[in-house]
Amino acid sequence: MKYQSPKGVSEYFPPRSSGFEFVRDKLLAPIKNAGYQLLELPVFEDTELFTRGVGESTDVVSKEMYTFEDRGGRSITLRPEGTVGALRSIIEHGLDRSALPVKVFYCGPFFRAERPQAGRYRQFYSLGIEAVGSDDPALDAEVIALAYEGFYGIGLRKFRLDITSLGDADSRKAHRVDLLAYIEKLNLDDPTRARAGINPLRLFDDKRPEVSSLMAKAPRLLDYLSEDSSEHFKKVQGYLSAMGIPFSINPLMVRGLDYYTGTTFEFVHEDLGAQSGIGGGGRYDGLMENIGGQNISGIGFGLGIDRALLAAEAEGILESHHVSPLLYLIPLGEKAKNVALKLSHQIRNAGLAVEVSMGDKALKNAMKSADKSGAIYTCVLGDSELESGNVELKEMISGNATSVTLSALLTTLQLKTVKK
RNA sequence: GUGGGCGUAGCUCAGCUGGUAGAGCACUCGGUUGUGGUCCGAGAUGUCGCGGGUUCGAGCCCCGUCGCUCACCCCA
Repeated sequence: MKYQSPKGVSEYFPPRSSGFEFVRDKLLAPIKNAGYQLLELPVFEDTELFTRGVGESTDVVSKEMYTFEDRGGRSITLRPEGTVGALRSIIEHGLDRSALPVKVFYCGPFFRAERPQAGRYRQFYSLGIEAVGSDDPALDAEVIALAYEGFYGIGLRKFRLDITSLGDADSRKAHRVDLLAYIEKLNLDDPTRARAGINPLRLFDDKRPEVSSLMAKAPRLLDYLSEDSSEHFKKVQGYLSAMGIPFSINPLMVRGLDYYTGTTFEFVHEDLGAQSGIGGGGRYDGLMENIGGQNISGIGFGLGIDRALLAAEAEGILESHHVSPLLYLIPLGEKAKNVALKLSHQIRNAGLAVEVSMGDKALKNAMKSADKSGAIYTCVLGDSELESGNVELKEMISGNATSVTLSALLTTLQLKTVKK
């Protein structure tokens, strides 16, 4: 094989691509129903936007970005995440100058130069929302609910929701001092110590039992929340409970992006491998201002479409979502082909799905293709039909055929679809 | 970046202690005139990942290389 896809990219081809569409559309549905509007964004931005917005100290920025120089000598980076690009667009086009909160969603490919793994790709697909300009805890709860509704709408059941609060700047400052003092006394290897130096919270996320047991008694950020932060977090929990959304508070949860403050959350699926997070997000108090906007808070999430698809497959809830044609037309001969094409054109214009047999197959083989297409009805068009003006409309499941005049075919099909 | 596993037909894989390639599924066509799903038959498809070595002979052994994959790390 001469060419193959670049290492670690996810690509979707039939028949699985229909599952991808299904998952994406299901995730999107509640978001649209909640008044979020599309933000169609570039997949690359000035590198500085990410280094500044996401944070130099994060793994994402320090070693996972696809960065290159364009022909004008500008440093460009393929977006590793969606929030800062979305906020840049909101600021640049003044969307935050009208009624707040601004509520937008976006969807598409993201890029991280990581070692690929099950559920982790160098090009992956995410769907995100951002709600900017309100610090109402009800908004936190609504945003979380939208993700939950999306996953639930796909049919996923074996997932859980973890939430925590990172508090405000003062909360984190006080905690950091105590946490560093605690870590100082631990017997850790050098790389781990180095990670602690970059962000001590990371150690809470270490999967090695020897580390996690040491961290079990470490001071927890949740215990350091200011009164405001604590109050806010309690309200979020109350709203979630009111909606009947199950969640657990996970004080050990850590997110890899620097901009998160206050409420953060993560959806974890139990049937996936090491990469089990199917979505996550949180509030960001200083991010808008940090990248040149107003000093207003926002909250958002990113949902992994690739992973949601894997999860749906793992739960066995994904039937084929290929759109089968209503009618499969089989022309026999050149004259019939003209008529079939014309008919199919009219039928599609009427908004119905129709396929035409191609390649002058023997009728038997054309019927096999019709069967494979999953068509509900099949119709053979040969010389005798053209002459008489009558066709047999064959219902594939029962095998029964009814005679219809050629001119009434479209209206007959329309009637049949209305009945269902 | 660090480890483990694996590379044989489109897919899933078999291939005995080395004797120069197979199955199932899928696909195309056919089983007498223009009707699918079952059945039967026929056909096409591989530089056995690539390069080197050992050997009379390598899919099988050795070395290298590339790729895929899983995990660490990190996250969607």
